[in-house]
Amino acid sequence: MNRHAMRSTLRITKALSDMQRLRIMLLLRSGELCVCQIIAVLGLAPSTVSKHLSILSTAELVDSRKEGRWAYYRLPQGAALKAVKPVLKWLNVSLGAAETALRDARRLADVLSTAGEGKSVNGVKRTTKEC
Amino acid sequence: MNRHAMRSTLRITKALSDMQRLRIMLLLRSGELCVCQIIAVLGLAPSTVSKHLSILSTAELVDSRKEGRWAYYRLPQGAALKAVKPVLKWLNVSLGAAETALRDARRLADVLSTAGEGKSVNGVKRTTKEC
DNA sequence: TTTCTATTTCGTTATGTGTCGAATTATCGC
DNA sequence: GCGATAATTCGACACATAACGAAATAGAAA
Repeated sequence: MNRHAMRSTLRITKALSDMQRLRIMLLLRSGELCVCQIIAVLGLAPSTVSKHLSILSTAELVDSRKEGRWAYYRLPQGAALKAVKPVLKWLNVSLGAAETALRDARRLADVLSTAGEGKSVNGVKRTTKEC
Repeated sequence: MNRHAMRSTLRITKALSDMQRLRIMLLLRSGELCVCQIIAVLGLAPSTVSKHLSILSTAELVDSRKEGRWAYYRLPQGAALKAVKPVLKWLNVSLGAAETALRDARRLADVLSTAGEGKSVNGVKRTTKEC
Protein backbone atom coordinates (compact mmCIF):
# COMPACT_ATOMS: atom_id res chain seq x y z
CA MET A 1 0.00 0.00 0.00
CA ASN A 2 2.39 2.68 1.11
CA ARG A 3 5.39 0.58 0.25
CA HIS A 4 5.51 2.11 -3.19
CA ALA A 5 4.09 5.49 -2.32
CA MET A 6 7.39 7.17 -3.07
CA ARG A 7 7.67 5.40 -6.38
CA SER A 8 4.19 6.32 -7.60
CA THR A 9 4.48 9.86 -6.31
CA LEU A 10 7.76 10.25 -8.10
CA ARG A 11 6.21 8.89 -11.27
CA ILE A 12 3.62 11.64 -11.04
CA THR A 13 6.08 14.45 -10.44
CA LYS A 14 8.34 13.18 -13.20
CA ALA A 15 5.37 12.99 -15.55
CA LEU A 16 4.55 16.61 -14.75
CA SER A 17 8.13 17.81 -15.08
CA ASP A 18 7.88 18.38 -18.81
CA MET A 19 6.42 21.34 -20.62
CA GLN A 20 4.65 19.33 -23.32
CA ARG A 21 3.01 17.06 -20.80
CA LEU A 22 1.80 20.03 -18.79
CA ARG A 23 0.29 21.40 -21.97
CA ILE A 24 -1.47 18.09 -22.55
CA MET A 25 -2.87 18.05 -19.03
CA LEU A 26 -4.23 21.55 -19.51
CA LEU A 27 -5.70 20.67 -22.89
CA LEU A 28 -7.57 17.75 -21.38
CA ARG A 29 -9.45 20.10 -19.08
CA SER A 30 -11.62 20.70 -22.13
CA GLY A 31 -12.63 17.07 -22.05
CA GLU A 32 -11.76 13.96 -23.95
CA LEU A 33 -9.44 14.41 -26.92
CA CYS A 34 -8.09 12.06 -29.53
CA VAL A 35 -4.37 11.80 -30.13
CA CYS A 36 -4.49 13.47 -33.51
CA GLN A 37 -6.10 16.54 -31.98
CA ILE A 38 -3.42 16.77 -29.35
CA ILE A 39 -0.79 16.37 -32.05
CA ALA A 40 -2.34 19.23 -34.00
CA VAL A 41 -2.26 21.57 -31.03
CA LEU A 42 1.20 20.71 -29.73
CA GLY A 43 2.81 20.65 -33.15
CA LEU A 44 5.05 17.70 -32.32
CA ALA A 45 5.71 14.44 -34.12
CA PRO A 46 3.04 11.77 -33.54
CA SER A 47 5.57 9.43 -32.00
CA THR A 48 6.64 12.11 -29.55
CA VAL A 49 3.09 12.85 -28.46
CA SER A 50 2.34 9.17 -28.11
CA LYS A 51 5.31 8.76 -25.83
CA HIS A 52 4.20 11.68 -23.67
CA LEU A 53 0.73 10.22 -23.38
CA SER A 54 2.19 6.90 -22.42
CA ILE A 55 4.15 8.53 -19.60
CA LEU A 56 1.07 10.38 -18.33
CA SER A 57 -0.91 7.16 -18.54
CA THR A 58 1.65 5.15 -16.59
CA ALA A 59 1.53 7.81 -13.88
CA GLU A 60 -2.25 7.43 -13.94
CA LEU A 61 -2.66 11.09 -14.69
CA VAL A 62 -4.86 10.32 -17.69
CA ASP A 63 -7.36 7.68 -18.74
CA SER A 64 -7.53 6.32 -22.26
CA ARG A 65 -9.80 4.27 -24.46
CA LYS A 66 -9.68 3.06 -28.01
CA GLU A 67 -12.50 3.44 -30.47
CA GLY A 68 -11.87 2.24 -33.94
CA ARG A 69 -8.69 3.75 -35.25
CA TRP A 70 -8.70 6.46 -32.68
CA ALA A 71 -7.33 6.64 -29.17
CA TYR A 72 -8.98 9.03 -26.77
CA TYR A 73 -7.44 10.46 -23.65
CA ARG A 74 -9.00 12.32 -20.77
CA LEU A 75 -8.34 13.31 -17.19
CA PRO A 76 -8.91 10.46 -14.73
CA GLN A 77 -12.44 9.90 -13.51
CA GLY A 78 -12.52 7.13 -10.96
CA ALA A 79 -10.29 6.22 -8.04
CA ALA A 80 -7.27 7.64 -9.78
CA LEU A 81 -8.91 11.05 -9.83
CA LYS A 82 -9.05 11.10 -6.07
CA ALA A 83 -5.31 10.52 -5.85
CA VAL A 84 -4.34 13.30 -8.21
CA LYS A 85 -7.17 15.78 -7.78
CA PRO A 86 -5.15 18.14 -5.57
CA VAL A 87 -2.42 18.18 -8.17
CA LEU A 88 -4.83 18.89 -11.00
CA LYS A 89 -6.39 21.69 -9.01
CA TRP A 90 -3.00 23.21 -8.31
CA LEU A 91 -2.07 22.96 -11.98
CA ASN A 92 -5.28 24.67 -12.92
CA VAL A 93 -4.75 27.54 -10.52
CA SER A 94 -1.05 27.77 -11.13
CA LEU A 95 -1.07 28.05 -14.88
CA GLY A 96 -4.64 28.06 -16.04
CA ALA A 97 -4.10 31.60 -17.32
CA ALA A 98 -0.57 31.04 -18.59
CA GLU A 99 0.26 32.37 -21.99
CA THR A 100 0.98 28.96 -23.43
CA ALA A 101 -2.22 27.55 -22.00
CA LEU A 102 -4.32 30.29 -23.56
CA ARG A 103 -2.64 29.92 -26.92
CA ASP A 104 -3.15 26.15 -26.82
CA ALA A 105 -6.79 26.66 -25.93
CA ARG A 106 -7.24 28.84 -28.99
CA ARG A 107 -5.51 26.30 -31.17
CA LEU A 108 -7.70 23.56 -29.78
CA ALA A 109 -10.82 25.55 -30.52
CA ASP A 110 -9.51 25.94 -34.03
CA VAL A 111 -8.81 22.26 -34.39
CA LEU A 112 -12.19 21.31 -33.03
CA SER A 113 -14.09 23.67 -35.31
CA THR A 114 -12.27 22.85 -38.54
CA ALA A 115 -12.12 19.12 -38.03
CA GLY A 116 -15.05 18.05 -40.12
CA GLU A 117 -17.89 20.51 -40.11
CA GLY A 118 -20.49 18.64 -38.13
CA LYS A 119 -18.24 16.73 -35.82
CA SER A 120 -19.58 14.03 -33.56
CA VAL A 121 -21.99 16.63 -32.27
CA ASN A 122 -25.56 16.28 -33.52
CA GLY A 123 -24.64 12.74 -34.44
CA VAL A 124 -23.80 13.86 -37.93
CA LYS A 125 -21.76 11.14 -39.49
CA ARG A 126 -18.58 12.09 -41.23
CA THR A 127 -17.51 10.36 -44.35
CA THR A 128 -14.31 12.36 -44.45
CA LYS A 129 -11.39 11.74 -42.24
CA GLU A 130 -11.16 13.80 -39.17
CA CYS A 131 -7.50 14.22 -38.38
CA MET B 1 2.50 38.16 -13.88
CA ASN B 2 1.18 35.12 -15.63
CA ARG B 3 3.61 35.54 -18.46
CA HIS B 4 6.03 33.17 -16.79
CA ALA B 5 3.51 31.01 -15.01
CA MET B 6 4.44 28.02 -17.11
CA ARG B 7 8.11 28.55 -16.46
CA SER B 8 7.78 28.80 -12.70
CA THR B 9 5.32 25.95 -12.52
CA LEU B 10 7.66 23.81 -14.54
CA ARG B 11 10.50 24.76 -12.24
CA ILE B 12 8.45 23.47 -9.34
CA THR B 13 7.51 20.18 -10.95
CA LYS B 14 11.08 19.64 -12.10
CA ALA B 15 12.33 20.35 -8.62
CA LEU B 16 9.95 17.74 -7.26
CA SER B 17 10.80 15.15 -9.89
CA ASP B 18 13.73 13.74 -7.97
CA MET B 19 13.69 11.25 -5.14
CA GLN B 20 16.32 12.99 -3.02
CA ARG B 21 14.59 16.33 -3.30
CA LEU B 22 11.29 14.77 -2.26
CA ARG B 23 13.08 13.33 0.76
CA ILE B 24 14.39 16.79 1.61
CA MET B 25 10.93 18.33 1.35
CA LEU B 26 9.56 15.70 3.69
CA LEU B 27 12.43 16.17 6.13
CA LEU B 28 11.75 19.88 6.32
CA ARG B 29 8.26 19.19 7.64
CA SER B 30 10.05 18.75 10.97
CA GLY B 31 11.14 22.36 10.79
CA GLU B 32 14.29 24.20 9.98
CA LEU B 33 17.37 22.08 9.32
CA CYS B 34 20.96 22.91 8.58
CA VAL B 35 22.64 21.46 5.53
CA CYS B 36 24.90 19.15 7.50
CA GLN B 37 21.87 17.52 9.11
CA ILE B 38 20.26 16.93 5.76
CA ILE B 39 23.53 15.49 4.50
CA ALA B 40 23.63 13.11 7.44
CA VAL B 41 20.12 11.81 6.77
CA LEU B 42 20.37 11.50 3.01
CA GLY B 43 23.83 10.00 3.01
CA LEU B 44 24.93 11.88 -0.09
CA ALA B 45 27.98 13.98 -0.83
CA PRO B 46 27.76 17.55 0.51
CA SER B 47 28.11 18.98 -2.97
CA THR B 48 25.21 16.86 -4.17
CA VAL B 49 22.94 17.94 -1.33
CA SER B 50 23.91 21.55 -1.84
CA LYS B 51 22.94 21.30 -5.48
CA HIS B 52 19.57 19.78 -4.61
CA LEU B 53 18.90 22.54 -2.11
CA SER B 54 19.82 25.11 -4.70
CA ILE B 55 17.27 23.65 -7.11
CA LEU B 56 14.55 23.63 -4.46
CA SER B 57 15.46 27.17 -3.54
CA THR B 58 15.30 28.42 -7.11
CA ALA B 59 11.85 26.87 -7.40
CA GLU B 60 10.95 28.74 -4.20
CA LEU B 61 10.03 25.49 -2.54
CA VAL B 62 12.31 26.25 0.41
CA ASP B 63 13.54 29.29 2.27
CA SER B 64 17.11 29.61 3.51
CA ARG B 65 19.17 31.74 5.82
CA LYS B 66 22.77 31.81 6.85
CA GLU B 67 23.97 31.98 10.40
CA GLY B 68 27.68 31.89 10.96
CA ARG B 69 29.12 28.90 9.20
CA TRP B 70 25.78 27.21 8.86
CA ALA B 71 23.05 27.45 6.28
CA TYR B 72 19.52 26.64 7.38
CA TYR B 73 16.68 25.59 5.14
CA ARG B 74 12.99 25.37 5.81
CA LEU B 75 9.67 25.20 4.04
CA PRO B 76 8.48 28.57 2.73
CA GLN B 77 6.61 30.80 5.14
CA GLY B 78 5.47 33.94 3.39
CA ALA B 79 3.96 34.62 0.01
CA ALA B 80 5.81 31.71 -1.51
CA LEU B 81 4.00 29.37 0.87
CA LYS B 82 0.68 30.39 -0.57
CA ALA B 83 1.81 29.43 -4.05
CA VAL B 84 3.03 25.97 -3.15
CA LYS B 85 0.84 25.05 -0.20
CA PRO B 86 -1.44 22.76 -2.23
CA VAL B 87 1.59 20.93 -3.50
CA LEU B 88 3.05 20.54 -0.04
CA LYS B 89 -0.24 19.22 1.24
CA TRP B 90 -0.48 16.73 -1.57
CA LEU B 91 3.07 15.59 -0.93
CA ASN B 92 2.27 15.13 2.72
CA VAL B 93 -0.81 13.05 2.06
CA SER B 94 0.70 11.20 -0.86
CA LEU B 95 3.84 9.96 0.81
CA GLY B 96 3.81 11.07 4.39
CA ALA B 97 3.67 7.42 5.40
CA ALA B 98 6.03 6.16 2.73
CA GLU B 99 8.70 3.74 3.79
CA THR B 100 11.52 6.05 2.84
CA ALA B 101 9.91 8.95 4.63
CA LEU B 102 9.56 6.98 7.85
CA ARG B 103 13.12 5.75 7.70
CA ASP B 104 14.38 9.27 7.07
CA ALA B 105 12.34 10.54 9.99
CA ARG B 106 14.01 8.01 12.26
CA ARG B 107 17.42 8.97 10.97
CA LEU B 108 16.64 12.62 11.53
CA ALA B 109 15.56 11.94 15.10
CA ASP B 110 18.85 10.17 15.55
CA VAL B 111 20.81 13.03 14.10
CA LEU B 112 18.96 15.59 16.19
CA SER B 113 19.33 13.70 19.45
CA THR B 114 23.04 13.09 19.12
CA ALA B 115 23.74 16.58 17.91
CA GLY B 116 23.75 18.48 21.17
CA GLU B 117 25.25 16.11 23.69
CA GLY B 118 28.62 14.42 23.56
CA LYS B 119 28.20 12.99 20.13
CA SER B 120 31.90 12.24 19.76
CA VAL B 121 32.81 8.61 20.16
CA ASN B 122 35.35 9.28 22.85
CA GLY B 123 32.84 11.27 24.79
CA VAL B 124 34.61 14.52 24.38
CA LYS B 125 32.13 17.26 24.95
CA ARG B 126 32.06 20.01 22.41
CA THR B 127 32.13 23.58 23.47
CA THR B 128 30.57 24.65 20.24
CA LYS B 129 27.73 23.53 18.12
CA GLU B 130 28.70 20.88 15.66
CA CYS B 131 27.14 18.88 12.92
C1' DT C 1 -7.83 -8.40 -50.91
C1' DT C 2 -5.34 -3.69 -51.03
C1' DT C 3 -4.78 0.92 -49.57
C1' DC C 4 -5.26 4.35 -46.79
C1' DT C 5 -5.24 6.40 -41.76
C1' DA C 6 -4.24 6.56 -36.69
C1' DT C 7 -1.31 5.16 -33.31
C1' DT C 8 2.40 2.89 -31.20
C1' DT C 9 7.05 0.91 -30.97
C1' DC C 10 11.86 1.00 -32.13
C1' DG C 11 16.46 2.97 -33.01
C1' DT C 12 19.26 6.98 -32.97
C1' DT C 13 20.88 11.34 -31.56
C1' DA C 14 21.36 15.44 -28.87
C1' DT C 15 20.62 17.43 -24.65
C1' DG C 16 19.71 17.37 -19.69
C1' DT C 17 20.61 15.73 -15.05
C1' DG C 18 22.50 13.42 -10.78
C1' DT C 19 26.57 12.18 -8.72
C1' DC C 20 31.16 12.59 -7.06
C1' DG C 21 35.73 14.62 -5.81
C1' DA C 22 38.59 18.63 -5.91
C1' DA C 23 38.96 23.32 -5.38
C1' DT C 24 36.96 27.57 -3.37
C1' DT C 25 34.78 30.64 -0.08
C1' DA C 26 33.43 31.90 4.49
C1' DT C 27 33.44 31.59 9.40
C1' DC C 28 34.86 30.09 13.90
C1' DG C 29 38.32 28.79 17.43
C1' DC C 30 43.00 28.67 18.67
C1' DG D 1 48.00 34.99 11.87
C1' DC D 2 46.81 29.53 11.37
C1' DG D 3 44.02 25.34 10.98
C1' DA D 4 39.45 23.25 11.08
C1' DT D 5 34.67 23.11 9.73
C1' DA D 6 30.39 24.25 6.74
C1' DA D 7 28.89 25.10 2.49
C1' DT D 8 29.15 26.13 -2.30
C1' DT D 9 31.05 26.05 -7.01
C1' DC D 10 33.45 23.69 -10.65
C1' DG D 11 34.77 19.87 -13.78
C1' DA D 12 34.00 15.35 -15.27
C1' DC D 13 31.51 11.32 -15.86
C1' DA D 14 27.55 8.13 -16.37
C1' DC D 15 22.98 7.85 -17.11
C1' DA D 16 18.29 9.52 -18.24
C1' DT D 17 15.29 11.69 -21.39
C1' DA D 18 13.00 14.25 -25.30
C1' DA D 19 13.03 14.66 -30.01
C1' DC D 20 12.75 12.70 -34.67
C1' DG D 21 12.02 9.34 -38.57
C1' DA D 22 11.28 4.71 -39.95
C1' DA D 23 9.00 0.62 -39.25
C1' DA D 24 5.32 -2.01 -37.24
C1' DT D 25 0.48 -2.63 -35.68
C1' DA D 26 -4.54 -2.04 -35.99
C1' DG D 27 -8.64 -0.69 -38.08
C1' DA D 28 -11.66 1.44 -41.83
C1' DA D 29 -12.69 2.18 -46.43
C1' DA D 30 -12.05 1.22 -51.48
